[in-house]
Amino acid sequence: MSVPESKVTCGQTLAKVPIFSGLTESELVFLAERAVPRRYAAGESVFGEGEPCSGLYVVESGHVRIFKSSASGREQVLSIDGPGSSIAELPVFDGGNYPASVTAIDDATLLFVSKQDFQALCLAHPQVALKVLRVVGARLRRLVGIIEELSFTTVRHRLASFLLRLAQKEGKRSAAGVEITLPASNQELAAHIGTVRELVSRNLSRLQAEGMLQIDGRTVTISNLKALEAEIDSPE
Amino acid sequence: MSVPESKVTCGQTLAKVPIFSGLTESELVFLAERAVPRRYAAGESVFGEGEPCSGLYVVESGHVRIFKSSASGREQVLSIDGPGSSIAELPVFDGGNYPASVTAIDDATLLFVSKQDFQALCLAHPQVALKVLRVVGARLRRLVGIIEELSFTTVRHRLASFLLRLAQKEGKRSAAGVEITLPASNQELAAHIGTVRELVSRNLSRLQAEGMLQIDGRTVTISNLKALEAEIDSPE
DNA sequence: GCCCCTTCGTGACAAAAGTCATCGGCATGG
DNA sequence: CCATGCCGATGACTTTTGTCACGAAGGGGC
Repeated sequence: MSVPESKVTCGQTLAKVPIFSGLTESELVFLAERAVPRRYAAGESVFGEGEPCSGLYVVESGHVRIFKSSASGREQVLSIDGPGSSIAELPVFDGGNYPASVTAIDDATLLFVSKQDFQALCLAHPQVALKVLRVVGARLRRLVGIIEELSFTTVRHRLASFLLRLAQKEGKRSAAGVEITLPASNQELAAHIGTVRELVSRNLSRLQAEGMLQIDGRTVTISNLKALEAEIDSPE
Repeated sequence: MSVPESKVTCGQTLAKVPIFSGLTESELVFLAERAVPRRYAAGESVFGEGEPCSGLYVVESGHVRIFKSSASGREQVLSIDGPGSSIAELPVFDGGNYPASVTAIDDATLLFVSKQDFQALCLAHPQVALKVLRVVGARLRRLVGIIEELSFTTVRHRLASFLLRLAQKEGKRSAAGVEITLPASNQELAAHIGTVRELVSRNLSRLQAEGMLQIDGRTVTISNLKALEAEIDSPE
């Protein structure tokens, strides 16, 4: 009996997912046989906030955006996740609905694992449950961080720290400073730091006027890193 | 060999903790022998944000307050937990430091379980890990709820929804409406809804002026429940 | 090239949030 | 009984945030 090719691909992907690392070959196959690959076009919804939770997803390729949206149309991004990340690990266990919405940012392939299969796996392999707890821990820290920023800081602060996080992660050193690429639109950036398009635009301009940045389309060069850093840890 | 009395008490407490429900008698004893009771006076710190995490706590009696504090002295309460709640379940697994601070609100007794003991327990009893995931799920939902409120709503909204939550939980019907008791001080209330003392005071007065409430010291009677409810789900 | 659509930047406002200072009540403790 | 200190209320003011409206820039698609 031969294993379909798509299942083999699943297996290879699964082995790279943090929460499944440590499983044996045969266990991965077991899981791969039960994981359903689903393809999403850029912008397509994976699930919406409030829908009943049927299982968890693992990102195989592409990126997803986890966010809340308000009645008035504003959005707050909670997390962006790429290959290897699992999403909705938690609602699987507490039986509630999905607490936030998820869409694909670019074309993406996700593996779907049903609640039942996953719970069975956790019971059979306690290490998996511990791994899940670990990634959930990271998620919780991020959420607490967002709360902290929203509760204590201004849009200006949040923008500065967003830029610095970007610089940390994917910044390239150039002659004039550290070069980073902004999210697709200011609207999107606003959803990350919990505000609206206009304030992002204004605050970016202001930081540039103050000589910390140099903006060129979606590319920003941080020319005065020190000043920008001073911005985030000084209350004034 | 006799079991010390304090250990027996621990065992009785532990049986009532959600994450430990389902353990057998002997397993509870095993855990009780390793749990260390610690007493805290009202206001005393249990641990501070950023401290390395050595284990988790279970609330035996009293209440604790989980919160973040800012450089400028403001605080944001993340959760209030009472008997039966476990706290800091998560940092135990991801190896990081405590993400927030915890103090006792009133005189309290907590049971401390070391990281090692707890991890061993989870490995030996996968159901425990699943239970942990469940309570953590609830915690995550609460955090996402806080983010949603901070990001999308005004102080007025947050105050209204705080009052309604209080009414839901501990409200007593009286002639004039639903009667609730506010937190000890406006400062404390402010920390719950992410603002400052003055705004709480002003907004409470305003709600009273508009006829929704009747304030008498720390007691509030919600005289127009409908209106207050309308406040929270209308964007205006 | 030309239209259509989106996004950006901005000015002008309006509303909300936060700061500062003051006053008055109330409890505590000498 | 008075002094002291904490807390609540409130007025005056500043800063921040958010809204609305508009014009300019750019990128497809036809």
